[in-house]
Amino acid sequence: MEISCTRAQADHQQLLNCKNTLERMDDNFQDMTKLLSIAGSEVRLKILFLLNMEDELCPCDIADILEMSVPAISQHIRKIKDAGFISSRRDGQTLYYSLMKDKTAVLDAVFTTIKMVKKIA
Amino acid sequence: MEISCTRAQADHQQLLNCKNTLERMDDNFQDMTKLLSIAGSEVRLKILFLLNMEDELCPCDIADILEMSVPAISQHIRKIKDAGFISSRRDGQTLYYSLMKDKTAVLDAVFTTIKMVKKIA
DNA sequence: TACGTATTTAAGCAAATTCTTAAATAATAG
DNA sequence: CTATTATTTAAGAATTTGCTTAAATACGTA
Repeated sequence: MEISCTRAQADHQQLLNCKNTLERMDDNFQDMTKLLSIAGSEVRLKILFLLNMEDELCPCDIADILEMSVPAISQHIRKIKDAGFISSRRDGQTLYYSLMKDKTAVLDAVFTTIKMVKKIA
Repeated sequence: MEISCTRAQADHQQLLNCKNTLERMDDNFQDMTKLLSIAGSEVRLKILFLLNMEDELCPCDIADILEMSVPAISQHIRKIKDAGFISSRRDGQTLYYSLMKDKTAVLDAVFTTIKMVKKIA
């Protein structure tokens, strides 16, 4: 745990405390980074938003709404699913995806903010 | 605004409503994506968290805490600064960076969640 | 002025991302 | 079984990301 910053004003105790705090929360940072990196793409943020709003949608619906190819959407869905933030239900040939709301609860503030459409341009 | 999903059960009105909703909020999605893509990197999330906790830090401090090279940190800082989420103050040779809390308020829930360290491993 | 420190910038490279097109799976209907 | 529809998977290419090393800039001090 060596500290190398050589600034005269550097508060080495502060830096050590920061290191300890981050180390203690390392798993939390990794989990949160996984969610934020998934949500940090405009396409995927819209997919998450749509699933939050509509409960469930199939890849074809999402491709239509976002005006993108079905394989492109499917690959985004796969990424979100692999990360554990959505689940699927099959009805015949159609797969319906829905949000795991307990694992994405921290995005509620994000969705709320997005919905606050600016009145003044 | 044509809808092409050919599923028998497809609710074309629902899909049109979704398209309209997203279109109306397009700027909000872009702004939010900017913030989430910045925060969706473990290094940058830690930088934002540290600045939220410590008010201000210099690149050298952050490099020390995260055990990374100064140029690597500097380039992350530049990205966060270009996006408008931090500001800087110079004191001699040292640049202190601090969070624009009004522009990152939506991350408060993120920081709170990170701080809720799991008790049971 | 010259030197040391704090920081940024630039160049270069490996790895990751995100799309496209084409092929493979899965389920249903005739 | 064959054809059609819904979806996924794979391969490939263009772009972006994130580091490293080295050079440039900014400031303070002897």
